[in-house]
Amino acid sequence: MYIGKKPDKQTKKEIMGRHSCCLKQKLRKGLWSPEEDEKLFNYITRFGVGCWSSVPKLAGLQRCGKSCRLRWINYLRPDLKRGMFSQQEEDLIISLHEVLGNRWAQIAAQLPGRTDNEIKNFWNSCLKKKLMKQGIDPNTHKPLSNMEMKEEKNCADKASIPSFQSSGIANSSNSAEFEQSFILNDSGYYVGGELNQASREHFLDKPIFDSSPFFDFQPGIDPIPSNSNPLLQFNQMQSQFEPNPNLEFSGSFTNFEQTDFSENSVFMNEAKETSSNSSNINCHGRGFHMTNNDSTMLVENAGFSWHSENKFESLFHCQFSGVKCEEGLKTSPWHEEQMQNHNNSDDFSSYPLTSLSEDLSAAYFDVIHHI
DNA sequence: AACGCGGTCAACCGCCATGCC
DNA sequence: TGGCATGGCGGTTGACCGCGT
Repeated sequence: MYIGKKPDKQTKKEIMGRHSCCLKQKLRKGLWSPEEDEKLFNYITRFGVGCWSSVPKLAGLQRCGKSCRLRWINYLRPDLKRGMFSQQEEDLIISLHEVLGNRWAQIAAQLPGRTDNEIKNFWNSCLKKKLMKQGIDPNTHKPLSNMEMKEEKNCADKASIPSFQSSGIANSSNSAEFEQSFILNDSGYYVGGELNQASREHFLDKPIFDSSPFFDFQPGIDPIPSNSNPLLQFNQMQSQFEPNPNLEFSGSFTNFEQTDFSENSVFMNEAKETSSNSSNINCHGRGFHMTNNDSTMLVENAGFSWHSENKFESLFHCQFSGVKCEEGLKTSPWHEEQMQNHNNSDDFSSYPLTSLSEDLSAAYFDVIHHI
């Protein structure tokens, strides 16, 4: 049932806060009637979205353009998904909120068919309480009982955190000072952790990664269109590439620490977690740790970068400073060549970008042979 | 049946960024 | 360069609804 707000409840504040377009004439407020919806829907489907300020007049509505825009985006848009949030969506929202905070529009961009308003409401009315019940602070995503300690620690840490922007890559010697980690569950979603401010800003400024060009050529792969995070996508993609049957890329990254989302790059350093079950990729030391039943190797100082054009293949451009196995450093001919070409092994920027699907996969073969 | 209360969610408010003149 | 119009977004409000008493 559509009932408008009581007109006598308009306050001075309300009138002052209105856009100029709304002050020019007496405009309707409150809930939309089915007739209004029909008018707006017919107009937009016929003429498309253009200048919202002219929509009310052209569509024959006594509403301001803003109101029309909102009604279209939040309710009338044909691609909207209706109904309850799935468990997967719920997990994704929590994970994204952990990274993005209250940036509902950005979160909504990862959930096709969901609006920022819808997600915001869902968060405020449901997820927040759910997390609280689990003893997790919905703002920090950290255990409530440790909050005071964490806050104190954070204050101390802030003073000693170097700038990722200026250094280009995180300084692993300061790893203990960064209270940040990424935890990805088996679905590839973040389930915990926090970025520092510099990384967060870098990450948030990155354009949305469009996975569709890749999936167009990968029949049978679930595109998971909501997942636009490069790290998550790499986590998913690794399972698609199996350059060597002895080393399956089927594990998940876990518990990243000091993960740097610098300019078009993801560097993984100082990861804590190592769980060497069969066929796994984990973070370990400075880089990531790949294991299978027979062998273990550590790719040191691994970094992943992608181009601003958001092309999928560029996601797999990797940088290496060396490859280690449990017995010590072992390098493939390819790596030896790269390391000879680049004397300073700590200088990531000097290492060549290589496509995983081509040269890099060959490098993996070489590494595996050495192990 | 009436009332109170809490949850949900559509819609609005207010601010900011951007583009145009 | 400054002012204005507009779009976009996060925060907030308030109507509605269901449930318990």
